Amino acid sequence: MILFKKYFCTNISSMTIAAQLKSAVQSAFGKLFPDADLTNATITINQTKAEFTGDYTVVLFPFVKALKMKPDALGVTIGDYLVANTSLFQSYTIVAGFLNLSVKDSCWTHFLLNNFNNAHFGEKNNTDHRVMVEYSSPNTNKPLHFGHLRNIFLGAAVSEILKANGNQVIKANLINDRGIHICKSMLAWEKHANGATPESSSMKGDHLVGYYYVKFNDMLKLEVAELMATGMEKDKAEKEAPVMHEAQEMLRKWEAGDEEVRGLWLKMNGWVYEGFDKTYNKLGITFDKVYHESNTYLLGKELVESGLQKGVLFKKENGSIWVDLTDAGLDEKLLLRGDGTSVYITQDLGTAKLKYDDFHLNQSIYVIADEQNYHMQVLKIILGKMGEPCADTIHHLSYGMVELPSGRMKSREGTVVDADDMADEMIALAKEQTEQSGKTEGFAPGELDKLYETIGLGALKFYLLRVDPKKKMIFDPKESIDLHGFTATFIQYAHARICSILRKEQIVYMPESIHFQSFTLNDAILPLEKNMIRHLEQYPAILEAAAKELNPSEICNYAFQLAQHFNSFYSEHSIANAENDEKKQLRLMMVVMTGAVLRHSLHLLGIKLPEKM
RNA sequence: GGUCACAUAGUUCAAUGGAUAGAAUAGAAGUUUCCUAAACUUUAGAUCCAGGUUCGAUUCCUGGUGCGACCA
Repeated sequence: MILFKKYFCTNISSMTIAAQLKSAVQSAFGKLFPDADLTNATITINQTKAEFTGDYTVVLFPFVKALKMKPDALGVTIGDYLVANTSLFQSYTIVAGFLNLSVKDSCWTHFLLNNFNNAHFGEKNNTDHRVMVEYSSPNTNKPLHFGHLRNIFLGAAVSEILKANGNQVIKANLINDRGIHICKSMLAWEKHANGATPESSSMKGDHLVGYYYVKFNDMLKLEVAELMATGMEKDKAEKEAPVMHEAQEMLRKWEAGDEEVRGLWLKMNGWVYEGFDKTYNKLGITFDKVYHESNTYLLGKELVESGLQKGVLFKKENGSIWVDLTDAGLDEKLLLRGDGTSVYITQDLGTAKLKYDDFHLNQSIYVIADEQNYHMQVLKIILGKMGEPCADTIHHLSYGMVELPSGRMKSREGTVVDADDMADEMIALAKEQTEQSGKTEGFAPGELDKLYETIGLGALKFYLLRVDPKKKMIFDPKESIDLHGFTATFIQYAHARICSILRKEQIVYMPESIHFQSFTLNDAILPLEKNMIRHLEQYPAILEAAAKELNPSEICNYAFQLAQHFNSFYSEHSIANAENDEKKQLRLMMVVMTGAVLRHSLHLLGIKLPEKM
């Protein structure tokens, strides 16, 4: 068994090499050209393209004009300075205005020795910055669908990414448990279910309630057709249909606290929550705080009243209350109807204030689809007008909707992809592929089921997180989700190989006992080794960028590329039978750290990594 | 009608204003006496159109086309 030693090196800072390079270039300019005005020139550091020699590249063009030097001459000046005045670089080349710097091998080995067994590599120290991330936010009239999954995985991943960057994160769910749509499923259940329960029908509670929501729409469709046959316009028929009146009556009773309606509401919502909990559990999703709109929907009214007092809002002749947003380039927006009933945004005003007061938030992130961009913009502006401090904390994490090749998912057309079905299908696919490739040896039956879940749900989460949240994405159910290529499976497989190597070398992850010993490598670091180490070195920067942009897809890209580098390296070089002991130790460190970073990054995405697959 | 997004290989996605626009998948051709071939290697294939700013534009600006969302 090989003992890893930790090298203690005081003159290598904890900054990444790219960051050290940047500040070194900055001071180089200061020393070499003290009189030049470089305020308009920014220093750009890139990883050197594979076809050129070097590790990191300084772009010289931005300084050429201000310094009145040719790019090549400037490159020599800066390059010489950096080699002479830092301990980072062994050489440089200049190609067409780009200064390509080669980092010393000793820097890479120092980096590995200092970090390879750090399970928290890339994380930042905790601060008291308090961030709430609201996600999922379902209605209790139907089960979760594929679109919700993007929302849920995004919210959970963003929460973890923010935590890793030192934020205090409160994961929140706001359940829309009241309103006319909830009454619709209640009404249909009352009329057609004959008292059916999840137990009696063997249906998951949310699915049962969702079934009656669809049923309501069927009833409505029939009645509308009848009314239209008498010559009524479609729009009017939809308002005048008897079931619609009944649903509205039910809502009035609910608001009046009618015992019977409230009882049915409690019963059916209870079924839905049981169903949601099963789904959340399976997906590994948790919340620190759950808000219910039935508790918060009245809060907004008080805010609106006080806004009226302050003169921020105005009342129309029919008694309705509005806000004038024309100065913000928008129009007037209704906040309270003439009959005193609230609209969507009224409750959101109240909830925003409640969240802020509950947790003294520095930031309040809403994970909501981009169809609500306008709504969220308005919400923030109104709170600002009212002088509510929570206004400044609100940030809408707007994501594109998941569409089918045929367009939007529509419940009326039955094209909605159900979340539970999707998860089950992915797990079944994982099972099928595992069995097909004959990789079921050496597992207990229970272990195999866990493995299928890890692979299937991992694939699902990765698939939804790998795209930039801002962009809408297209999902083709017919093609289903692949387990090859840019997938969680690819990364899981690389990790399983790493575990296998370490098992054979009898190495336990993350030994607690740390010794100090210098490490010298006589052989040069090979290109495929370099690719891995350099990529590992960039993890902290990626983690920071993902938090700044609230963009988990950056983590997906990073982890996939790391696994790619590992696989290429693995097929070309042996770890167990390395050329000599030093190489073996170097490669084991690389492999241990790669495993750790893969686990860390996929943990942020809520994806598990099997040790065998 | 108004506002806002988006448009990149056959397909799904990348690319703080920087080098010959990267991956994956589908296509073509290879790799297993050796740490897991769910892998690796090679190959072919794309910036919606027209202007502008810039040493340099997929990226920024203007106009157009297309698709979508929201608002009335």
